[in-house]
Amino acid sequence: MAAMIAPRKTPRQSRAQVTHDAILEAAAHIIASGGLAAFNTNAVAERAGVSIGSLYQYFPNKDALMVALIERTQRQQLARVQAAAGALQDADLERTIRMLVRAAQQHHRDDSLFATAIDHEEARLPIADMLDGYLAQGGEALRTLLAEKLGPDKTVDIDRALRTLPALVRAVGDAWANLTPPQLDIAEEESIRAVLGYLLSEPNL
Amino acid sequence: MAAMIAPRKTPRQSRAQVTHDAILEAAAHIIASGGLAAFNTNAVAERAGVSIGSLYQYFPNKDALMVALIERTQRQQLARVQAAAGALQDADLERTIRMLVRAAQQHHRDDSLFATAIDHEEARLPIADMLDGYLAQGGEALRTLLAEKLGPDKTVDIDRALRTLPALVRAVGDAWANLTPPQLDIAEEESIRAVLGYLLSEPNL
DNA sequence: GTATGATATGAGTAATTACTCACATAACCT
DNA sequence: AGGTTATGTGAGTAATTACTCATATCATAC
Repeated sequence: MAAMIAPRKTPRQSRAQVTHDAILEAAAHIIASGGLAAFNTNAVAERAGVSIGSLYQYFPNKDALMVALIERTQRQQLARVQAAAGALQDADLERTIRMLVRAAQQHHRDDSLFATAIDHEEARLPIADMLDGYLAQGGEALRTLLAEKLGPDKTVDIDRALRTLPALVRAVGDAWANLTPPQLDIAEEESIRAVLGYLLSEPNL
Repeated sequence: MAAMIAPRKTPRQSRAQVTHDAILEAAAHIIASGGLAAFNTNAVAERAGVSIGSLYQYFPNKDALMVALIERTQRQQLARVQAAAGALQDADLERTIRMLVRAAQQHHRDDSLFATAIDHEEARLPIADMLDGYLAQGGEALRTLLAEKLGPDKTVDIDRALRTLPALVRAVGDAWANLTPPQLDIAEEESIRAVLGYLLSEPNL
């Protein structure tokens, strides 16, 4: 079933790096324009301008290519959130949440079809450890920030929030971005409302 | 691409109805146990105990079968929601939300693979109108309920809530239930906190 | 310069699978 | 009963596609 997923080899020469990058770029473009249905290895190789054999030099199978693409996307997402967090030292809670939600949903604005496809593949593939690693790194950037903005009389458990809220933001983003036409502004508003409501709710349960 | 999706013919004799139902039942079972990867028309026909030709008597192609399955699932879910709503006339808001959250997460846990697969296919197929129809019917069952529980000074747009909250509950439930070991109690608590926080949040944005 | 490993090629293979069609049987009519 | 329609059959076809491998070219170390 889920065969090997690790990369087959790492590029050592610069031309190999070019090939490797071109394959990932082609895969991203194909998924962005045609969805998962259009994503097959022959098409990726052709679009990348390399032979199918070259693709299999670097990725032992199709899922491994998908995993590499997911990892690249996670790195970009982490960088966006970290950058947003770094620029929010002096913002109030509302503005903080707004900026973070916007950063988190930026990939939907960039390309909704691609973002949704990646989300589904993340759920399908056995990569929970990798995803938890990126979640933890993102959490480190947010923990101090949230603790400061919420103050000492907070009612929320921040460790819980750091698992609940990313899932929440992603799902609400998906739900509104997958409409025709996509309602990205509503996605943002609804996410913000849900996050703030969650963070500030009274302990009445 | 997306060819015809309407049913090919409707069963007129009772034995035809039996065949028709057996095909849908087999498709559901195969997806529930093996996911979308195991879902192919030959396997469905074999499991249903009918010939592949019979399958294509009633469904012009694989997507049409998927659409019929989605519609059946939507009907079941709608009935469930309407029943739950009917039993909550005298409950307060917190209990109402708790019961609905519990029901939603229970259903998803009964058949996690199946629910995930159906979600994925709902997004892929051109059936937004059908889905909006069921969403609207389910919304009717909840709109009055929520309006009563929330009272006249509510700040939430119920139409938005009826799209945001199901996605939210499903995602938060998944995030905590898919850990090892699953944190089912936390999944429910966090979902309730998010929903109540969303519904009761001040209009401070 | 030449030996050695790294990189690239792409026709070909094997497996899967959606779907057809010529034919068979069962049910329904009058 | 005889005729007509509805239902059922399943071997076969055609298309797709993940992946291999024998071979060739390039880069680099010595």
